[in-house]
Amino acid sequence: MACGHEEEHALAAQRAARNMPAEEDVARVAEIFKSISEPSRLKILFALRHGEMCVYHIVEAVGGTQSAVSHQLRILKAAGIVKARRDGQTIAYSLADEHVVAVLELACTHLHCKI
Amino acid sequence: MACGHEEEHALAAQRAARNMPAEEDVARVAEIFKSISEPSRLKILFALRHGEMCVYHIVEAVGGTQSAVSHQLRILKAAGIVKARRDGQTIAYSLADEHVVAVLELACTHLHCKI
DNA sequence: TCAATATATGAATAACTGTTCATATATTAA
DNA sequence: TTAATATATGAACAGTTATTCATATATTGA
Repeated sequence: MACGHEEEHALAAQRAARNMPAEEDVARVAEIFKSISEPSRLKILFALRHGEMCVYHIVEAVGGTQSAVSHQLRILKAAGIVKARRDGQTIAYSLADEHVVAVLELACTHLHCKI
Repeated sequence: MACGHEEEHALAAQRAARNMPAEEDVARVAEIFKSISEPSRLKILFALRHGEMCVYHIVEAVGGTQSAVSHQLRILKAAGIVKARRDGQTIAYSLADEHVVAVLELACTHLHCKI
């Protein structure tokens, strides 16, 4: 049970338990990351870095079927990662805010890969 | 097919397609986010913000069984999110680098929630 | 109103994933 | 070496999810 570092580790564990976010907040953060953790959805985000696009053009940029892309866009929109704007017959999608790009770039920095 | 914004959107789509990262790189980034997109694993990360801890204390801080926590630690370690260091009979886990906390905080900024 | 275009969506299936249970490995103390 | 403690792991099951297919909704132009 004890690990020999009672003094340091036990204190950290107590602080951690005391400061653990509520289940609900953890779930919200998890949803954010889950929404950007699928290759098909990540590609959509990489594409939207280059500007607002309608679904047809997103499909052109990332590949796959219109239906699959539409399903993924719904998930990204529900998570607040992208926003949609009707523009006549089409719907233009774009990244919700600058944090999205920042998170992507931070992950790539972590990986030591340039995207 | 055309969406009325051929000029702007088509250009963005072309740039997006041309600059789309390789499948392999997309998969690596996806793995990073997937590893931190599960509530049980997120709790471990929130806990480790307070310092290095052995498995027993992580279990104490986040709840659940030792087996489940161990499985999750393996996933986090494989993704390069946490690192492990044997210390006698126990194994001390800690966050891999400062980027981990930065990504978490950025996500929370996005959510307008303080953790 | 009708036809055409753009996007969304429900259902079904296949693949994936988290947890549990039982057990294995590794380290330390006796 | 043996017992005790700490951690890891394989298998199985349950729950989740991405994609496909077919179809529905919404907008525009004639």
